[in-house]
Amino acid sequence: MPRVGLTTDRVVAAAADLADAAGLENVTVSALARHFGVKDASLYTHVRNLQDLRVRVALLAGGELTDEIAAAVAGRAGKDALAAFADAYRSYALRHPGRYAATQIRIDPALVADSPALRRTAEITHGMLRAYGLTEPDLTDAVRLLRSTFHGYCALEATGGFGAARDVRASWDKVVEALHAALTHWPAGQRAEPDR
Amino acid sequence: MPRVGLTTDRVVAAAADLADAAGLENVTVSALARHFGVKDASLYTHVRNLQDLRVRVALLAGGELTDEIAAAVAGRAGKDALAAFADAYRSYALRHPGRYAATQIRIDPALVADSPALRRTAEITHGMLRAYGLTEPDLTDAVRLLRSTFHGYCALEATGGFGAARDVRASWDKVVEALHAALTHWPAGQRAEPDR
DNA sequence: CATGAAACCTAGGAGCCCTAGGAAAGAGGG
DNA sequence: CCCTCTTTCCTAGGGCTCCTAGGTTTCATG
Repeated sequence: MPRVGLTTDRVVAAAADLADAAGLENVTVSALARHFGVKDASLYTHVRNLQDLRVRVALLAGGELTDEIAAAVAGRAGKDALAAFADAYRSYALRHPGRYAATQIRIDPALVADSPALRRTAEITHGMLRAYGLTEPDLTDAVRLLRSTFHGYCALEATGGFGAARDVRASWDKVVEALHAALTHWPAGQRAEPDR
Repeated sequence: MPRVGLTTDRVVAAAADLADAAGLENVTVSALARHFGVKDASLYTHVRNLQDLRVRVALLAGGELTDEIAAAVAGRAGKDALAAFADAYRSYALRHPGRYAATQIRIDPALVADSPALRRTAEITHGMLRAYGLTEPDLTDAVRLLRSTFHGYCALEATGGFGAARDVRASWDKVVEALHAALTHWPAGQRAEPDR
C-alpha cells in the first residue's frame, strides 16, 4: 500500500479548505482522515489533537489575512488606506468563511505574542491611524474600534444577521465612511462619562 | 422513583445557565441529562434535538437582552440613550457569555421574523437614531454600524482578543463616543467610493 | 378507581476523539 | 543490493456524544 505522504502542513491546509467548504465546526479528525483515505489514528502523528489542529488553521488564516491586507494598504494613506484595509478584510472573510472563523477561537496569548502576522497587523493599523493624528491611549481605542466594527460586520453578515433589504456591500461602504468620520472627529477629553 | 418534572422551559433555562458557566460548546444533551439526574433519551421529549435546544437558548437570550436594553434606554435620548444602550448590551454579554454566544448562531429567518424581541430591538434602535436626523437607507446603515461594533467588541473581548494593556472598559467608553461622533458627522452623498 | 397522556426508561446504532502498541514503507549507508 | 533505522500508517479498543424505537411508570382527570 503506497503512502499518502502526509505532513502537518498538508493536514492543516486540508483542514482549512474543509473549514471554508463545510464550516469550521465540521472540521473533524475523521472527516480529514476520510479525505486523505487514511485512518483517524494516522493523523495524530502530524497534529496533537483537534484543538491543536484548529489553532494551526487559525494561525494560517491570520497570516494569509495579514498578507492580503498589507498588499491592499501598501502605498495608500488616510481614508484611501482605511477603505483598502476594510475591503481586503471583508473580502477575505467572505472568500474564506471557515478560515476566518478559525481566527476567532481562543488562542494561548503566548502563542499570539510571537506570531509575526499579528504583530504586523498591529503595525499596519497603527501606521494607518497615524494619518488621523491620534496618540496613545486613543490609538489603542481606535484600533479596537476598527477591529470591532470590521469583525462584527463580517460575523453578522456570515451568520445571516442582516435581514433588511438594503444591499450589504453598500452598507459596508457607508460604515467604512462613518468610521473615517469617527476618526476625523475623534472625541477629545480624558473622562468619557460626564455623569456618574 | 419520583419524577424530576421536566418541561421544555426548565430544560432550556438549565441549558442557558450551563452555557454561561461552561461555554456554549459544552451545552450537551448528556451534560444536561446528568444535571437533572436523568437519561439522555428523556430530554428528547422536551427538545427536538441539540440544534433545537440551542435555538431556544438563543431566543431566550435575545428576549432578555432586549428587555435589559429597553429598560436602560427608556426615558433617554441622543448620546445618553446611545451610551445606555451600549452599556446594557456589553453588560449582558459579559454577565451571560454563553447566552450571548447563543444569539450569534444561525437561525431560520422565518423564526427570527416573528420573534417579538428582535422587532422590538429594531424599534428601539431606530427610535434612538432618529435623534441624529438620519433617514433610509442611512438609518439601516447606521443600525448595522452599531450592531457590528457592539457585537464585534464583545466578541473580541470574550475571546481575549484585546491584548494591549489599555483598560477594556475605558476603551469601550471611547468607542461609544466615537460612534456618537460618527452618527453626528454622518457621511452624506449617494455613492460611497469616489474613485473606481 | 379506571384511563389516558405524559414523563421517563432500557437498548442500541452510529459517529467522534484519542491512546497504545505493532507493521510496513522508504531513505540512507555499507 | 541489502540492511537498518526512522517515520508513516495500521489495528484494536475505550469512552463520550447524539439520537431513535419502543416499553413502562407516574400522575391528573373524569
